[in-house]
Amino acid sequence: MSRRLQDILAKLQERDYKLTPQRQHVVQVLLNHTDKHLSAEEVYGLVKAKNPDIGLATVYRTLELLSELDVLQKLDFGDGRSRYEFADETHHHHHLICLSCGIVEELEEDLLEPLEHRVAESRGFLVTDHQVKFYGYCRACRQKNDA
Amino acid sequence: MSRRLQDILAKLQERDYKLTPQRQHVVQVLLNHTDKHLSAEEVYGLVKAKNPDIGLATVYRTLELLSELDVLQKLDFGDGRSRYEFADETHHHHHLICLSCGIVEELEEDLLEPLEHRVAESRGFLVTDHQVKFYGYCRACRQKNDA
DNA sequence: CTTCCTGCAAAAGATTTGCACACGA
DNA sequence: TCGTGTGCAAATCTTTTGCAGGAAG
Repeated sequence: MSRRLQDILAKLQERDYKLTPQRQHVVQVLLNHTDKHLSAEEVYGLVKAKNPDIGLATVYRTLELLSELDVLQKLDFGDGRSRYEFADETHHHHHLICLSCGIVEELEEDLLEPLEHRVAESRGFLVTDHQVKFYGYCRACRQKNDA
Repeated sequence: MSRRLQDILAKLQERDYKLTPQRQHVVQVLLNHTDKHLSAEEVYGLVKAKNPDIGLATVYRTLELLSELDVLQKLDFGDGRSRYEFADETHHHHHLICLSCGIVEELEEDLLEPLEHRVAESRGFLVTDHQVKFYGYCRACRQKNDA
């Protein structure tokens, strides 16, 4: 069992949630696809491939639980379903969403901190998190159309 | 009929869309609530109060059409339904979403341009739009809890 | 007239919930 | 054991769609 998986399961135990096989399978699938932004249905399909007895509702309940525990972050890319990625409290990243092919790239940047402080001062609004999405056209689509 | 309404209806005509009363009523309701971020259901309720014969599907179709024409921008605040505001090509603003009471405040800022250029250069990704959401706690909620 | 629009009702798709049973701690 | 967790199916909620009738240009 991987280090990361153990960490997450420990986080569940801390709060008196049980370490059921279903929860482990969901986490494992997410760990195997950290490069993607899986939807509930996709997680369900991947878990089911190896463990056919899991129910879709359980997947939803697990993803919801992990989001509440800040293990996952629930994302919305405007395609009508929620997607999930591991939350990383120390390092925010943002998303580049291609309007042509729909691919979602990640962008490592964190220059919003000064802005967050300014917002706190001028508005009294305490920022605890932010989400940034850039829409546009990815390199591949641009080359295809320029050609 | 207000200037703004005329402009929008003209934009429809330009592209050979008909100026039906239903479309006018939807736009009028949005103009009367520029301070809010109305959902389709809310627009429907407001239009129906004065013009009971409109259908919900028509409201959805009109909001969709206006979004395609860049008259409106479709927003997602994570509450499970889409919300709409007038699009302003020249001046982006972002949203402060309170995790406690759910209120959405607006923030006038546009310091993402330099970042957009950097993304274009380093990734070949042409940014045409962006959306920024800050999550946290608004002044009112903070005072309520500090007290 | 003729094509675009509309209202209604049904369909579709994602997520949630009720409930009886199963199983971790 | 015993309360939490699960699977299944039904319910819910938002949004979309098919279709027959209606109206704008």
